[in-house]
Amino acid sequence: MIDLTKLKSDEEYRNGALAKGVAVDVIDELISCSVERSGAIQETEAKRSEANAMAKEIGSSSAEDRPAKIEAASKVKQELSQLEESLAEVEKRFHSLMLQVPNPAHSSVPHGDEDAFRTETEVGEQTPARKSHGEIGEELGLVDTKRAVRMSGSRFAYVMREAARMQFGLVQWVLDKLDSHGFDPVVTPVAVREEMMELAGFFPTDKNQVYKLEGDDLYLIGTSEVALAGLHRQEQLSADELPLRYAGYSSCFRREAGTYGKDTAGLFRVHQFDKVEMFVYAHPDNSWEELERIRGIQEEIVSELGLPYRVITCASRDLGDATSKKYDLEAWLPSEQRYREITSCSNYTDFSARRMNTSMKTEAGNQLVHTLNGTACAIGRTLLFIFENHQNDDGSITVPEVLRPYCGGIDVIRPKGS
RNA sequence: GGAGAGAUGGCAGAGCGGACGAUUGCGUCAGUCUUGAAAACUGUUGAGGCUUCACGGCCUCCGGGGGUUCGAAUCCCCCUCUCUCCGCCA
Repeated sequence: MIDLTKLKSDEEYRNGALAKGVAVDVIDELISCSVERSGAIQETEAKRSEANAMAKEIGSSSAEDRPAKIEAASKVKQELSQLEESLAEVEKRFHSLMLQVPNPAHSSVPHGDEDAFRTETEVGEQTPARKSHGEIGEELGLVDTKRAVRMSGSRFAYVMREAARMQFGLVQWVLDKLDSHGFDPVVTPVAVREEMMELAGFFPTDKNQVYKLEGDDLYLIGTSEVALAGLHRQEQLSADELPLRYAGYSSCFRREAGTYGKDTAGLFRVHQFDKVEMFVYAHPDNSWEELERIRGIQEEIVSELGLPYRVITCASRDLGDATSKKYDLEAWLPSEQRYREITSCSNYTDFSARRMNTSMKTEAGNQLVHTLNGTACAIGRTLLFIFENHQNDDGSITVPEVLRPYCGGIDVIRPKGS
């Protein structure tokens, strides 16, 4: 949810919202509706106060006075119900307008559609085209999608042998790295209630991307962000314990509706994958530094794995509702000769915290915290970038040095039996 | 999965239709006493919102949502969660 006070008074904030593509009319309507709402609340509460006072008086009046007083109170109560009804109508309108206004884009975000992104940095040499990770994965017996299809349908995979070792190696390595940056590891629930999905901002927009558990009113998370965002719901944190940094590990489930025919081979886009996610509850004064810090960690991870990459700042209309600014880190994918997203990080400022009601105590009263999130390592995707960028002429794959101690010392993955 | 019990302020725990936003104890904070501390005593102590220059006033909140009533922590319905016993299980 947006900050209404700021929307009314802060020009830059308002422009940031407009940059995301909301109509001016919606903002103006919201503001006028909010005025109407305050009036209706005051009117209703005054009437309620009257009704309360009358009811209280009845308790202490004599038996003969009661009937007349009860009748008078009934009348006031009726008036109250009418006011309540019209208030409910205004509230409803107000909330639907509130939902239509996204978190304003930060002033440093380039305006425009998806392709209006800004490249921040480009690191490493672009690896020449070779076998796709799908081919090489099947050849080396690391990934089996054919049998997975038979078992579960398309977009599922068996990750096997050295790749399975690397999966756990990556997780361990990343958790160690994040530990040194002050992140506490958390294994989150993967199934959550509908309410959580709404509060985390995934419903209703992404409802068709989410698996529902039949019979239990639970949904499988598409990212541990959902579970981490809810960790401090309705809590007042103290300013000096911030920032709280979490490294969430979970399996993630995505229906990938509407992506028919896209990235069908291999591990790039699958229904189920494991991911280590960074999630930070930050002091509002520091959240932008925190975003840079997260981006720095992401660059560190990708560099140490020896992957060529670039970082882009996403354009305003490419941002989700909650996001004020987002960096995508895109690694080089040799088989497609282009950069593809490997991680991303966002600052939600107070947008999500307002909905979750996560605040901190200060002398000036309660203040909402800022929340940020970023991928530390999406395992499947990271593996495939490693496969493609580190494949050798003889068809083998060199394991990045940093990972070797975490994978039982495997340095090169060779075809079975060679 | 079966059977039962419960959810009230930081915690414990009363209240079962009108003087209850809530007895009391512990804890908190302040004071008295003390060289200081402890003990004892006295007082203090929930949250959110609206309004006011301010003093203050008002509204909402007793797990969540609905209902009955002039009036609900208290009565009725639905939901969620917790605990105990049995079963099952990693």
